[in-house]
Amino acid sequence: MAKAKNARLMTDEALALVARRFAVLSEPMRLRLLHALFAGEKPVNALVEITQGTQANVSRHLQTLADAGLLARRKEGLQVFYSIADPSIFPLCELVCGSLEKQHAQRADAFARR
Amino acid sequence: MAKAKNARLMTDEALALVARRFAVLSEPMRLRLLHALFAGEKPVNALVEITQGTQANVSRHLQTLADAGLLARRKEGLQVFYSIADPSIFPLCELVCGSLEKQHAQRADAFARR
DNA sequence: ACACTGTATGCGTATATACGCATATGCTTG
DNA sequence: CAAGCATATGCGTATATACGCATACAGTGT
Repeated sequence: MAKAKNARLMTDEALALVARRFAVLSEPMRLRLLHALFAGEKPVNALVEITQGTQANVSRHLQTLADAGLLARRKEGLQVFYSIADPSIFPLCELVCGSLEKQHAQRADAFARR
Repeated sequence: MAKAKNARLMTDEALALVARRFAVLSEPMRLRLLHALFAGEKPVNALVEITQGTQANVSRHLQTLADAGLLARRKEGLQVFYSIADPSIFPLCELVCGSLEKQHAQRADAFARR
């Protein structure tokens, strides 16, 4: 474990990597793809159907996700199967969803003030 | 707890909100600001100094973070103090950093193959 | 009221990137 | 090797947004 524990100084490079990871997750279409893959490995054509996107666009987003190390690629004949490669995605999404739900609840309360 | 547990169908609106949350975290300067605030509440001028950014730019990024509900604002005389308002940021960053470290380690291994 | 300090904002520019369209590449089968 | 299907890529355009500069706004002290 190199310099892991020490979260003190964040180098510009490390900061850029973290920012990049978040940027990859900042597109609805890519979130849709990840969500579809939560259920398990799927070929591109299935993802195109599920997400209702164009084949070209889906392919590009899948590349982006794979480049980021979030997805794994497996070729089988004509098809290419993608699957979640980075399990940290699950708790990550749960955290964000939970935070947003709480935010929403608080806003609702602010109006419901009796 | 409303419809929390059921992560099944993600509406376009929910997806957009999650994407937005990630987008807010996808700028190095904003991550720098969050990181600086991990130690506790700070006024804008302190953050300008720490991050070495221009006052205008820092102010704008702080607004973005506050708008997203991640930061809280507190005015005291001339100064405005910002602080972390959403504690989910901490585990979120830890998750991403941990994932990236693991990725880095794996890449290193791929080369060090004996 | 004036000057001064800390913070926010309007505007222009540069850069990134999502998407659509057409086309290329790769693999399989006749 | 020709045809056909699944996937990837080149290119142009539209949109978003980060940044710098100047300036506005707000609160404090003289």
